[in-house]
Amino acid sequence: MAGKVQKKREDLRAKLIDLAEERIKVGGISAVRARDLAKEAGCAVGAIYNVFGDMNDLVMAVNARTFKRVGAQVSAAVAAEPPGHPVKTMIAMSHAYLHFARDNTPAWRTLFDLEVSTEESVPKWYLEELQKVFSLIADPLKRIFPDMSPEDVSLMTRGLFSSVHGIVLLGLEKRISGVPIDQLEHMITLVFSHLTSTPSEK
Amino acid sequence: MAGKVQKKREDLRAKLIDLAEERIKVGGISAVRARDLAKEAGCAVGAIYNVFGDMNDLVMAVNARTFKRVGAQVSAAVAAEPPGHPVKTMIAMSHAYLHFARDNTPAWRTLFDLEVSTEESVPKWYLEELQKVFSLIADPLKRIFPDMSPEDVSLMTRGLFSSVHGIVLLGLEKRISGVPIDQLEHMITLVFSHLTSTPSEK
DNA sequence: TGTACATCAGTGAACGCGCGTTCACTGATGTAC
DNA sequence: TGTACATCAGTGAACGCGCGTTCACTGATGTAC
Repeated sequence: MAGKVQKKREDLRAKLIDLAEERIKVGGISAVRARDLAKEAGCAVGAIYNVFGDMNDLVMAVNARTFKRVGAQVSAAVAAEPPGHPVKTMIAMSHAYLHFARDNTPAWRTLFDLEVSTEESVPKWYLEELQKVFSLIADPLKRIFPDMSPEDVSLMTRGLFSSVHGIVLLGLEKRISGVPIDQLEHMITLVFSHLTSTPSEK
Repeated sequence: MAGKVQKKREDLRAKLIDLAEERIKVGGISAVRARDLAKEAGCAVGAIYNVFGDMNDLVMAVNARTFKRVGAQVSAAVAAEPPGHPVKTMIAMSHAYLHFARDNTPAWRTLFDLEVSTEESVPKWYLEELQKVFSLIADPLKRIFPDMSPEDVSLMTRGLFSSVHGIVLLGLEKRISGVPIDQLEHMITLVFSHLTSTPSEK
């Protein structure tokens, strides 16, 4: 039947990802420990290595989920926004990102805790998901700056994403920004609302 | 004389900071190891704990230096810019920050690798130095937006700092931004020249 | 200047902790006939 | 259906590594008289 073994294998895999996700949601990457996970999953430590090459692979699997959740939340924000106000749309997206990060801080941080070491091996799903987010940004951007060259749109897309990321990142660490979290929304709005206006416009 | 002991103590302290700085410049925080450092300084591991409470204190001492270096480089960029073009000044500052991060990546990263755990105990020098950077930004900002309320200037100052930080941070990780480092300058220029233009200006 | 004593920096082996990963072994599942 | 054998998931004690921190001890420096 070639099924029972494979089934169990897949079950274990799914269970491990679930448990790891739960742990990451609460305590971030450092809360994922082979021994604890095995105990919780009711298997031996070694079994993990039958299903994942590496603890890192497991974390990556959770990150894939987290990444999709961010994307979904930001997409939803875009969908909820009436079209025709691209600046408002971008602000709404940024707020959605902020809210996700605020509500899922450890999981969100884990997204960026990955091995930077291995220069290669950026997984396919990662690039795809990132591309989705980028096109979500590029879309309203093109409407705001219809005459901008595609190269500049691409650069600015990434630049704006990074900007929002930076605001959220430092904003969530009191140590640095010193800004109460409820003012971060306003901060983003403030920074972005000046985007509307280009010297050539109006 | 009360001097020989104290002198040695200060010498050791200075030597340890120098050595740790050298290591951090090359390999970041993980390159600072008590044993290695002691060996290099020609003292015992325990001696480090006579001078610093903690390895963390030592890293903080290095960070104080790094922080001052960033501040100096950004200040220099401001000084080199002719007055009267506040947007250009801000772009120049951002570029200076980018260059510092690019040329001092491990040391710059270490600045943000600190214990976030201890909610308190943000050292005085840290806040002071950060304040300097902020006022460096707020200054041209006020000239661009003369009618902005002080609260909003303060928020936007921090927001813009965070934005630049985000662009630099993600920009230096190929994995995420996918932007060649030589285009980062242009990216910053692009983002800033639009973020800071207002309808009232020309 | 000299002697006795006190202090405290300096020493480094040892402690303690946390953890990922391996590997020789076992036992359940699948396959061949 | 039954038996013999093969495969490979599952096991978990043990390995290995890295490291910060401690602590009983020593010896140089400082102080008191």
